[in-house]
Amino acid sequence: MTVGHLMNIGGQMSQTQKRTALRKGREQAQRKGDILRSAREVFFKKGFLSTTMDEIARGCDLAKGTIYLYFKSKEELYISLMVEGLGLLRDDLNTIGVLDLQADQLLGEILGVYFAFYQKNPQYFRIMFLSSQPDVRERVRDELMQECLGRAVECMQVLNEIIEKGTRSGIFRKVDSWSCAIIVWTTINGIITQYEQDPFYRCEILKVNLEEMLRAALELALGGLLINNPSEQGKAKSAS
Amino acid sequence: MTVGHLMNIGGQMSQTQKRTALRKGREQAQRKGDILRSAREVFFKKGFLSTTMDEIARGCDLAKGTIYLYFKSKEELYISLMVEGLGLLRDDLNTIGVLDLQADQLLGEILGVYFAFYQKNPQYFRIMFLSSQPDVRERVRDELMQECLGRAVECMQVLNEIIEKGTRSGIFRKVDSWSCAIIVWTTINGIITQYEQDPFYRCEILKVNLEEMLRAALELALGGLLINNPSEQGKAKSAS
Amino acid sequence: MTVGHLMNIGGQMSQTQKRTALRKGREQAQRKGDILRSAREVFFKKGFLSTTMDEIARGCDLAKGTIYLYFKSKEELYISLMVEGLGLLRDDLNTIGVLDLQADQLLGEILGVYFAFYQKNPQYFRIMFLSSQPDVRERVRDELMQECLGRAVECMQVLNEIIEKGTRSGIFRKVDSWSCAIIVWTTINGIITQYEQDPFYRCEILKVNLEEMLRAALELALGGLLINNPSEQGKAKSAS
Amino acid sequence: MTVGHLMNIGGQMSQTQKRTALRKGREQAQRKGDILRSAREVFFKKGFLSTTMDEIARGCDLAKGTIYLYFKSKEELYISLMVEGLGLLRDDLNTIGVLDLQADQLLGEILGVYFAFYQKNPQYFRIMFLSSQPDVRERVRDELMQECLGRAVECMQVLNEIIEKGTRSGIFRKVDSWSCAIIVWTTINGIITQYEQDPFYRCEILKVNLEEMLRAALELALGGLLINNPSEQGKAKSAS
DNA sequence: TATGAATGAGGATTCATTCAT
DNA sequence: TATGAATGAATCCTCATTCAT
Repeated sequence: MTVGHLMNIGGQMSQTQKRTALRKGREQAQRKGDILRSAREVFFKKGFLSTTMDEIARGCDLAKGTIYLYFKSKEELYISLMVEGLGLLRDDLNTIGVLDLQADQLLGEILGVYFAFYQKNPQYFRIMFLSSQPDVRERVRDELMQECLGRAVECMQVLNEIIEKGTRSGIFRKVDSWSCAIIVWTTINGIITQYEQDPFYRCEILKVNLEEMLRAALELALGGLLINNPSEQGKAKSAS
Repeated sequence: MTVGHLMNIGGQMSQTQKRTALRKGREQAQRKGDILRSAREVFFKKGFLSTTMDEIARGCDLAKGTIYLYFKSKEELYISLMVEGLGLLRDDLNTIGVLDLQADQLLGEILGVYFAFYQKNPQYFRIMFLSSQPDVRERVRDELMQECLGRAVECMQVLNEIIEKGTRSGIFRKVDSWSCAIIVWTTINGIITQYEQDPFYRCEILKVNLEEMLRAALELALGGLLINNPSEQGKAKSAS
Repeated sequence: MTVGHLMNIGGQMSQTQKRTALRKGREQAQRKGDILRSAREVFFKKGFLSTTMDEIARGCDLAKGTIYLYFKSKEELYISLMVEGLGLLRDDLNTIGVLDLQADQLLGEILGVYFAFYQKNPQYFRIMFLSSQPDVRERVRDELMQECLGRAVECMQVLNEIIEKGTRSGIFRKVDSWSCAIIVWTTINGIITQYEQDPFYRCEILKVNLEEMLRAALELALGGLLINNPSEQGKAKSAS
Repeated sequence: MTVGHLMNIGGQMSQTQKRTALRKGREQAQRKGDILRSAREVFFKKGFLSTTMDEIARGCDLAKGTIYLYFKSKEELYISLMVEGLGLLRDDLNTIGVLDLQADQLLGEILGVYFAFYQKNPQYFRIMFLSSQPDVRERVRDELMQECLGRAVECMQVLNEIIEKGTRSGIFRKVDSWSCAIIVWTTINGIITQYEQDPFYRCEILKVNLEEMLRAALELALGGLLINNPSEQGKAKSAS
């Protein structure tokens, strides 16, 4: 053993420590991801009530107790999935902002992205219902609920910017863009939620399909937003 | 024993039976009503998960077992409240049909009724979320789910008729009235649902209030439905 | 590498080792003390069942695993507090032995010390209850239980010496001093234990206060021990 | 079928109902007794911590849930055993009151009964330790703790009456009988508790046996209570 | 029909202890 | 030696549902 060797060791240690710390961080994150994935699978399949922590634990090859190191309760795990879903949606919506299109076309694109997201992840919408149950609410820290809200706001922000853009460019009437964004967001969400709610609605009676319904809602909204002009008749036709 | 004896008995019984049957029917209905009332109180206050059959039983002074004579499961009891709510809403909506107004004004009235109903019974909207949970679904007979759907259809029927009337009277464009009714129903419902969902949404960020939001959505919808005419500009102003 | 090198190293190490060993010893003792202090705080506040190793670890800024390097189990940690308490009591009692007083006065002093100790550390008495639970006992090494007993014996030894002194000096009757010490010890201990046991006893019903009760018990005991008057013969008979 | 028959039936029903009610009462009581018996067996053998509700349930051939119909928690079940023990002791003590003996002799008898009780049921004394743990306390209704206290007071009442009798008959000095009863009760209890506490104490070091110890304590107490000779004045001064 | 005692599977959560680093 | 993440058995308790009366 030489001093150099020792120093090397010292050097290596520092490197090792750094690596260790990094790995720990990565492992933590991955562990959390593993749990979320497993939770997603089970909650999506079984719903909240019938899902057991045992099953989630089995699904990610961890001990049940380990889950509680990462999530305070079954409810928090559930709400975390909601946060996850809103994050994914936000990311998808953000891909629109950069496109070089007119505001009204951007809204159309938004709808496309939204609808595509729904088709990829219909279950995320089902998840959102439970958060309003008072008994669930009680068992989730405010902090987490706030995060949830923050994600939703980020989504609405995308809409907000498009409406502002339309207003600036003169194709939208001067409206309170933020109120308008909320209305659009709520409406889209509400329609999907309602639609998703019930297979009966969806399959047997409501022969209108979801995409059409959303498009129609958008047309109506655009009808309200757009500054009417000679092209009005053309639009009217497509809005049937 | 003779046939006459039997018939005599039969005759006597028939009166008694009739009375008994009537009383039974009345008692049954009332019993069922008592249970529903108690369930309503508890479910509204505690949510689905935290409500216990014991508490419901206590609330209607019946034995727990008795409830199961009238409702197959906790879930059926819960969904029955949804049926109840839709029935009440339908009744309220039906008070509109008879008014002698233009179709567009009728839609405005509908919204008023709807909103008033929501304000009286906000909890009914919260109830509806859970029905989409697969584990709840599994424990409710199709028959009951159908009843639920039927009530919703009856509500939409009111909208349908108004739209048809508007189309007939020439103030609405020729649209598929049924599709349109569904869109309006879904949108209104969706918005309220979404709004009701979350105190956060309601109180802190979404400074738009619900009634405004619904009115705006209706304006947009009317914008799409109404046959444009010189009065368009006037309408545009009010739709801001 | 040469032997000299090794020896050199050995020599250097020996100094270092000595220092290290000393420091280690000191650190070890302090570590153990830290843990005990934290355990004391938590156990005293929460009781045995509700105390968690996590909380103790947090209280002494050590990792949970580290505690297990110093104490084999939660139970040993608990019993160690009992040992600690008996050690403190023994030390207090030992301050009496040196006083130049009559045996009967010494016993009075003992009582004062004892009572003062109880008032300073009432919680130590509460701790002692659990040691009799078979499930606790099973999880503590005999060695530690013996240490516990040893401390108690040291306490009784103080009593024993006083009684022997009294016998030698002729003011106490000739009794088996050791038996007598045990009786006194057990009685005092028992009374305090019983008193400490239950807030109900203490506050509402038993209006006799503890010190009075102990004094009375001592008077009784002294009545039995003292040779004080002509009536001695009569009493001696009955006091077997 | 005759009217008489029907009336008979009516009569029988009332009888049946009476019988049913009685049987229900008896069954309830027995059920509760069954549970207590099983709990006694398990708690006595294993201690509080290692006892599981499952094991208790198995021991009385009832479902776990059933136990909770009769006892609110594991802790209440445990404390109920304490109540039971005090009740048994009280009953034993009450057999003394009727004897036609002098007060001092009665106290001797009391001790005999007490000691016999301890020998029959040493485990009841071990049970009493846990009640002072704050975490146990928290989980027991005040009502039950009061019942516990009430039983203890009933026991002390026996002592109280004996002392009063002794005072009345002139063989005891005029003391506050209730205070005195409490001291005697606490002392006896304390000694046994202390003795029972620890097999080590009992077996290896403390060669004094329990009965001797109790007798000695009683002698001392009697020494303090009895007015027995001319030297009384002298003693009275020191025993104040 | 009404009861409500009994059920017992099932659940979430805890926490003393271990062990790889 | 110190760590603290992971463990997973163990625990108490709940509560929808049943069924004998």
